[in-house]
Amino acid sequence: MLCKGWGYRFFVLPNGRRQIFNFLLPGDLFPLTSISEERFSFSVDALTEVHILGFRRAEIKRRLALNSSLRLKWTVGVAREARTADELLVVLGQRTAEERVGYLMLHLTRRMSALGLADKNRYRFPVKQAHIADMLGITSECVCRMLSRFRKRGILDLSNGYLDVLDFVELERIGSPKNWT
Amino acid sequence: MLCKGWGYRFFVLPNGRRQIFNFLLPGDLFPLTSISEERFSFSVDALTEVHILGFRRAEIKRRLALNSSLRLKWTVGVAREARTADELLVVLGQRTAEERVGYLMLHLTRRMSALGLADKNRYRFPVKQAHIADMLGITSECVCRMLSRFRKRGILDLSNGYLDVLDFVELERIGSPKNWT
DNA sequence: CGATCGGTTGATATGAATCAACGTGCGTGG
DNA sequence: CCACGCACGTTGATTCATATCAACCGATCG
Repeated sequence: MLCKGWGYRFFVLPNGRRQIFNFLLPGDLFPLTSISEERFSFSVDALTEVHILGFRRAEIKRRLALNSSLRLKWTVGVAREARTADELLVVLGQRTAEERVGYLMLHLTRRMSALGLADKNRYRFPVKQAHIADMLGITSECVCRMLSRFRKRGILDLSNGYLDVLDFVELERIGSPKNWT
Repeated sequence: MLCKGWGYRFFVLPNGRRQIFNFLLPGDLFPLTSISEERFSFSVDALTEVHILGFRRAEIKRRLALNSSLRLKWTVGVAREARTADELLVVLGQRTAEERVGYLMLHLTRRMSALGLADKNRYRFPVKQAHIADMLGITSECVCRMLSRFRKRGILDLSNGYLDVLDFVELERIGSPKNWT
């Protein structure tokens, strides 16, 4: 479990390309679903200094077996994770570069706000353009162009390791197809 | 639970575009993860005549709480589903149209074989090119071109509602980046 | 002080989308 | 029983979004 800092979960293809599945924020138990697997089929890396808490698979399983309210939480978490994955699939399958970047920024901003880690929609943003690109299936140059487009339009500003969302409503318009989920 | 026939799980965006998340084959309990949700965030449709078995959420939950071996099966299923979703994310994020189509054909062929529903890599294939396109994030015209490319190369033949994999090894080369999973 | 990393920008290339037309089989209604 | 419409697949021409390639900048660091 990630207690402090940022991380990401990803997979590297033999050809060197990398797909990032999600970013890990404080409180994330990385892949909830993997407690039943001996070996992970993905890698995890840190973007900042992190604090983590390790649990033994057996221990988690034991507690889940005994504690039904914990089990409920776990189930809910698994469902949320599945929904997020579906959302990313929609983004990768159906949306343009601009919308992809908008989606990710919106998604992260919402999560950070929910965690109380954002100060008026401004927060520490240790993610590099290359990471954004590798999550969204576009190149880092393209990410750069989209970000400067957003900056020019006064929607958000990403610089010096901080993201500042200036026009949240507009970001929602771009990044969250009205009737999702 | 789908007992007989083919189905698919998908989401339709406000603009009419559709993202298909996966195809449902006999034995599939559609989204395992959704037992904890009141409302589904996706739709399901049939591709053929189907037989389905309905379960009440409460009933499933009750059984899962009591029966630990059932719970194990469920957990394993959830993990498998998550891995499949990750795989599709990699495909959508990092691969070309040809590889996408190759991946899907390979994936379905493996599943059908495992279910004993394929006869020497030939099986009923009720999926239209439009469905393939909507799952892989490409257009149906593009799917058509890729399929005829495969046909010309003697890798597979999809016609009259049947898929015939003629060169499984080559299909694996195209559709399964050597060191996945 | 040079090297490296991340970001930026411009020119060009390209894979896939789009648009358009046509074919074929099939079901349905006249 | 034929004719029409419709769903699906196919193919070609053109366009367009994004990749690729290349150069450069500023900050940081050893």
